[in-house]
Amino acid sequence: MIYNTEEELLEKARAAEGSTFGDLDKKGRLSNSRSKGGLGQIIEESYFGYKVNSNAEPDFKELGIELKVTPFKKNTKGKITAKERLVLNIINYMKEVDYTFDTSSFWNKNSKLLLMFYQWLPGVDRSDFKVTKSILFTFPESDLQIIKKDWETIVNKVRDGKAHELSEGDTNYLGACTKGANKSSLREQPFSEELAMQRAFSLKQSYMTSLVRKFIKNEELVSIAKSEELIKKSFEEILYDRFNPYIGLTVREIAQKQGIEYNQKAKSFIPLMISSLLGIKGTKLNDIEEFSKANIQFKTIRLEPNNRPRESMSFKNINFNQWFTESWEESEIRETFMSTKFLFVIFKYKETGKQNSERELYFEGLKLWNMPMRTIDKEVKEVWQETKRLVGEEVKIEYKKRGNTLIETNNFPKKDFNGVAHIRPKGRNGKDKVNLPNGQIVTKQCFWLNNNYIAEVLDGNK
DNA sequence: GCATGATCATGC
DNA sequence: GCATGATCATGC
Repeated sequence: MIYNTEEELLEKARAAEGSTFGDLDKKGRLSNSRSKGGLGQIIEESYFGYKVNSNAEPDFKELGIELKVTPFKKNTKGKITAKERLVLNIINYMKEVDYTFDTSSFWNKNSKLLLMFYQWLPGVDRSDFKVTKSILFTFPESDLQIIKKDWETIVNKVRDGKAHELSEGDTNYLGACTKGANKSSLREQPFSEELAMQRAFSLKQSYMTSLVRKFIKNEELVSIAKSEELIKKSFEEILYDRFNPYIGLTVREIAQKQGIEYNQKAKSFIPLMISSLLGIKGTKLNDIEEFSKANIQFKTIRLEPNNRPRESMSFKNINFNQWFTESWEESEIRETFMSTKFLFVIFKYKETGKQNSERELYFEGLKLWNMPMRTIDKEVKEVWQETKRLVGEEVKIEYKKRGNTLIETNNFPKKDFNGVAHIRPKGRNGKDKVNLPNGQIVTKQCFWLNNNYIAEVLDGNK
């Protein structure tokens, strides 16, 4: 079947809305458990009737349209999110470096996408998943500007002979995700002897989430940069430009200039300050288009006069059962550091020896950062691995007197373990306990990035 | 001075 | 009620 116009193709795709994959699978691929193929292949072969291929051209090449079948799900709060990143074409490191964005393999194949969204449900047989929505998607101009920069970031890294150091967190919307069963999926690269993991261009999960929310729930985000501005500057430059005039001021002064109430204890102050300086006062940071699509999470850093944070940086509490059952490759912590870009909002105290509440806090600037792949797969993995080992075997828990209270000590990785991260308690009171896979009970624990490591990151060394 | 453990306060 | 960000307190 040849589709002569976009309308014809879209009509066919829309006719699938409401159908289950079982309904659409006329060749019985789903019922044959040995036939692996994804749901996308069933749609390609059985519904649109063309042979599955791995050509460089789009699936419907006369129309320049690439077909993608992609899942969404509901998160624990009941909101819909993309279930995964959208994996596009594999990057041929040897060839891609000779292209410009306009001649790139990414743009050649994926400039127009026919997206068919289906809802993934836990525990439900995949033949019962339903196609919810089919749309013809072209990139909005402002997204395209960011994606162009992303493509250049990826390709420049290959040009620098660093294909083996690529990481999804390097970029904003368009990522280079690993594609291949395991570490044996290695490929050659043009400017280094080192073999690199096979990777594919992909639209990040956070970007896909914005699409499902927009097209299925009609939810819109608030953007901070217009496409005309993005043609001249990168998103990062725009961000720094917005904040630079305030560097060196105290938070009190910034609050006054922006007409917002300064309350040291309010957890909402920093997000309010950020949205205010971005010109969209009061917008939740998760509703800022560029932050949400690129999965940018902010973290506050308070430096001491010696330019080192006194405190390490905490993340969410550890789910030990999850750590114990997951493999490293699929672990949540690895995924988090690979896919999250951090926006460090940096402040500094200029006095020492006083309580924080009595010290003036100065705005020092911003830093966008994502953890390098080598650190994720070495130091973070080491901490994860050692912790996993201990909670499976035995944690050495001791109770000691400190003043009048009994404190609980453990032998989880400490700050001197490898210089990057450590495990440390974080509870609300002495009763905040958690069960370990081995049956022991300990105070709730959290993953921390060492304050010294953060200081090195800020110095640009990591 | 710093590492480590404890716990407060806010906000959902 | 709980998770999280933030900060405090002790003792080596």
